[in-house]
Amino acid sequence: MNSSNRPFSQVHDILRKAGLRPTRQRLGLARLLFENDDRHVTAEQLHTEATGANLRVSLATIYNTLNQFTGAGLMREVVVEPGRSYFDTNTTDHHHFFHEDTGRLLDIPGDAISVSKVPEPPTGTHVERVDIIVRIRE
Amino acid sequence: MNSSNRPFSQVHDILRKAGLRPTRQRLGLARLLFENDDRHVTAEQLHTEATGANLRVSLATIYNTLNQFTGAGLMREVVVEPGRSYFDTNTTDHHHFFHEDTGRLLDIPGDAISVSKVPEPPTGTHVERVDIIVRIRE
DNA sequence: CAATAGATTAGAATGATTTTAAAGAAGAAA
DNA sequence: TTTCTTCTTTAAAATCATTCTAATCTATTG
Repeated sequence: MNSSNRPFSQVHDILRKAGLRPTRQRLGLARLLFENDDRHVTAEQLHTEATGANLRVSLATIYNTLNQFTGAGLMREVVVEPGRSYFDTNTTDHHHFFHEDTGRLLDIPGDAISVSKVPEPPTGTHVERVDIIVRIRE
Repeated sequence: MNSSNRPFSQVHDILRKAGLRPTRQRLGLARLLFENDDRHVTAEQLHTEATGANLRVSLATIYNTLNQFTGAGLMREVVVEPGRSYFDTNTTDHHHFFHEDTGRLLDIPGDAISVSKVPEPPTGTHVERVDIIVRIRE
């Protein structure tokens, strides 16, 4: 039993647990995303990267996959500027630096920043998540 | 000297100070935006509102104007979801509740929430602004 | 292997925003 | 006021990211 019989068993497992069929495209994208830690990508970036890694995937599939991964809790969407979506492989409690000149996103560990006095949400609502973006420039 | 000789002198003043010619469109939009306090609008919403108030303005002008007002520091852009921009007439230090079901934005007074331990930005950069979005649901 | 449910794709469609180029209005000068 | 110049507005086209469509393909199950 050589390695080709258990290809990329870790990401394979991740997909199985998320209830997603381990297709060639999803396996390839999952490897790019989850075999390195803490990545921030746009759909376009991931598409370029996949193409460069000899993985043939359409942009539509990149979008489908990023949305499925996000829906399954494997990634988080970070909204920093209108008209572009970033997806983050770090799903633990943390926040972001956003470099306004370069468009780059950097993690701020959860314990390196925190909110005090989170106000009561309006009646009938509950807090889903608190997002902090620290906008930086040169 | 009746009021028609000094039409809307307050917004007229705001525009003059911002270095923007007080055109009919800009005066009308400024009245809608600044004569009521703390407003959150999208371009489309403002366009509908202007039209309803008998102000003939194209959507392109709404976009131009919102961007000029923001550039002049009269408004702030708040990014809460990819693909839609909100503009906020409150430029003082404060943060937001974002109702994910309705898309509505609510102010959180600056002193009702605050960050502790803002981390050092990467070398060569400085903090431009800290945005906190408290995402709520029903 | 065959059937089927789900996935991928190219290309069209959508929606928000920006650009273009032409016509219109404001400020300055005479 | 008249003219000149500069800035604005506009409709329409263009752009950009993203989603949809409908046809083709593939993973899974029997």
